Amino acid sequence: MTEKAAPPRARKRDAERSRSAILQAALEEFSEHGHSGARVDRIASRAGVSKPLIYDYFGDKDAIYAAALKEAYVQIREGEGTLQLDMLSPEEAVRALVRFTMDHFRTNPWFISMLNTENLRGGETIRSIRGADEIQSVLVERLRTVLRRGEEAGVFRDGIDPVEFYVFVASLCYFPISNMHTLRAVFHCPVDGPWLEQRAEEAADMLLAYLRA
Amino acid sequence: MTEKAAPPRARKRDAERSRSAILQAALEEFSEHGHSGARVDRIASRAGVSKPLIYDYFGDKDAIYAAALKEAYVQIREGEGTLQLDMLSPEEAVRALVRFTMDHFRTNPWFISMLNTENLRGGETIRSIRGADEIQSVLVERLRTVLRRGEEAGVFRDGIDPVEFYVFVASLCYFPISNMHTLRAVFHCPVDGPWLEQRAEEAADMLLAYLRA
Amino acid sequence: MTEKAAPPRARKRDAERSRSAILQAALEEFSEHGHSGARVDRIASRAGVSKPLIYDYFGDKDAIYAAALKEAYVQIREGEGTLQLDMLSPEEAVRALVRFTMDHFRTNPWFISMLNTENLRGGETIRSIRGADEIQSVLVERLRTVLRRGEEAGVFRDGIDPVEFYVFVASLCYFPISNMHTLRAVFHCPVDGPWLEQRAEEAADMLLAYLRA
Amino acid sequence: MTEKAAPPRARKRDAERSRSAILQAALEEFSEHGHSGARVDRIASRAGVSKPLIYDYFGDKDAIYAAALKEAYVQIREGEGTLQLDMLSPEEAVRALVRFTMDHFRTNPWFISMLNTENLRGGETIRSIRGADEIQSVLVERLRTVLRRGEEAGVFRDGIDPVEFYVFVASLCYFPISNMHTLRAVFHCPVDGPWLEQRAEEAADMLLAYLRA
DNA sequence: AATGAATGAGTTTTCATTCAT
DNA sequence: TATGAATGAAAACTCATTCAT
Repeated sequence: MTEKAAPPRARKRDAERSRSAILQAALEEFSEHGHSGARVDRIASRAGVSKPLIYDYFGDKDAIYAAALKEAYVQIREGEGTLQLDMLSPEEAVRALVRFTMDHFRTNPWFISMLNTENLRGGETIRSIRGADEIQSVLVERLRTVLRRGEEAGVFRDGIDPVEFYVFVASLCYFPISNMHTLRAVFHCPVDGPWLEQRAEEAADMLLAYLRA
Repeated sequence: MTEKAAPPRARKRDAERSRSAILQAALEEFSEHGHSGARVDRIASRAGVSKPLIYDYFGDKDAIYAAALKEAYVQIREGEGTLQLDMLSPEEAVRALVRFTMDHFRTNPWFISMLNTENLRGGETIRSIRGADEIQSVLVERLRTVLRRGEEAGVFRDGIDPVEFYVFVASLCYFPISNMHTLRAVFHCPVDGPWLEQRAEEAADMLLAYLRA
Repeated sequence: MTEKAAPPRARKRDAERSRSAILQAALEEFSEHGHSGARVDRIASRAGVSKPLIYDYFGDKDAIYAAALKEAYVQIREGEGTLQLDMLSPEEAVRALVRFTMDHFRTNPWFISMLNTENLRGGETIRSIRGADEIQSVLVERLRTVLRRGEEAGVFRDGIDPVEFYVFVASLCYFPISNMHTLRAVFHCPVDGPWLEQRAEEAADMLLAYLRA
Repeated sequence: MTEKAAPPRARKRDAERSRSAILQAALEEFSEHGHSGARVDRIASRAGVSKPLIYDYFGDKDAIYAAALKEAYVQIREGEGTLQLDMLSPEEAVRALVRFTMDHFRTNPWFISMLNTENLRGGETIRSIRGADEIQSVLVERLRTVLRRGEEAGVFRDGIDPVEFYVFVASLCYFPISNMHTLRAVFHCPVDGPWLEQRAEEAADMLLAYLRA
């Protein structure tokens, strides 16, 4: 391998590295400050690149935002791939799903912040992303299987729509994390890891009671 | 209903009127655009006053925001006063609470937007509002009574904490409204009045199943 | 004296009191903040009156400034009336004049600040004050007498112009007070009462050496 | 005199040039209008740059002011380097110093205006400039030498502090220039080049009479 | 004689975006 | 591929001044 052969690839690699550094920086910046509060300067310095490079790669602030929003979904969906429900009983699978979701939301705070930001903006951007529905949670599909298995085993009632059930799961895991600051200030909720784990167990109890035949 | 005894107020040069017009305008502006996206100019023209008047009354943009956030809580708490749960059975009372909460959130969209905005900002402002915990929902107290009545009647199990139960109620009502835009785009949820009402019924079913002894 | 009889006079007195309170407040404000730095709001609150009253009495900010500048001269000239030089020997009279001037400047800091402010503005206002030259220091006249007495007594040389000599006196007393802050910071001069008194004695020595035949 | 070795600089996109253009423009603006009266807009157009560039380089208006104040000292001190006193007799050296100081103040009007402005502000800024005492006049050191030479030659008395003597010199040169507008209006002093030169000669006479053994 | 309420016209400051290399 | 230098447009905030009573 001569020294000459490397540069083109290194160049390529650098470009890709810059691009993903920007994306990650944008994700952090937008999730910490919202759409209007985010600063292109800060994205640049977080990413360790110059501002013009960002404009070169993405176009304008809205385009960076759109890319960061999509990235938030990509990252969270990637994480979901790790959850295995097949070997668990339907009831244990539901409980595992709830635990996983709560933990996943808590350890990936960008996701919740980005969703909050986007909904605050009226969904303007997600609506304009082609194929937004393809980033639907894989969990919904797995959940569909779990529900059918439970139904077939006679432990869950039938007629439960997996999307709507997933909305329940998400609701119960999203809100206490998304609203942690106001819950702390107004209700003195001790929002932290253990408290959220406890919430997850209770939520699972509730969801299972609801599913029970 | 008697007329207020006060003399017919002039429309102009009425400090009280100006102040509350600004507050309402600020509430709308901040909830539509978030903290950084809000424009003092727009608050002024929405309120029908000049910008300097706003600065005179409130100080700076952050102070306007703080006042608007508090106002959001005040308004939502005022609305809660109308819900009567005493004459209903414990089970019906829980169902009524859920229906009311969903409807209340839906018809007072400023509240959810302001909470989202504030949580996105890390709760910086709510933390600095003295007596923030005094704006706790009156619903929690009413719920406490309902839970005790149900427990005494043997229909609810004991040991349910009213705050934590209220967090479940709020979670289930908040999320589908707060996240309506992403739910529509990603899961094709038909988020509208009827769908939300249906969600409320299902949520009530679930909560009751959880409470059942 | 009936109660009815009083009001007109009280009114009159109040108006005058208001006017002079405003003038004094303006003098303080302009001398502390300069022409552009002065705030009409602060003049109003210092004077304990409302802003419209100030505009009623004086017209606009420049007019207030002009009145304050004139007032500065009036006040300093009033103080000068107390200095008696007739009973002193010519040499003692010169020394007394220097001591008095230094002390007078130090204890009437508004005067120096107003002069500084006005000169910074290019003298725009003093030039437009009719009869500005009538507020010339009475000290110049008294000094003229002292110089003549000294000359006649053979202790001072002749041909000393009282105005130009007064400029020397003023220079030596003005500068260390006017520039006290930069002298402290740059030359570490311990500018305070005793130091200034010492400067006055040295200045008097110097001026007398210059006058000596 | 050789040409500077540097390559011909471009007129645009030269940070060093922009920075110093801003500094010079700020010096002019602040000395003509004082701290509050100065306008960042005008500094920008005087310097031929845009406003944001100024904020980029300096931070805020106060920081520009501080930089301009320091620049005023730097420029005046640079000018002082040209005065040679070593080859003159002690008496001629004192006279030369006075002539030079008067002329230097007159031909560098920014300096006096900046000092006046800063003292009007209570020295707030000079106090916060680190190492403000390092911009002490080099003249004080040269004067120290002159005084010692005079003393050794038996023509000056001993015990004269160079700083305090320099304060006399500065006083006598500063005041008639700093206060030229009020002196003209109130005392009809014909303040101009020749008059000031005459004042310098008289001041030198006085200072020498004071120094004489 | 007096003032609380209100504002037009600035002024400072910020920020997304582009230029020139 | 990359960036230091620069800016137009707009945002927050201020202040002398006037209105209406």
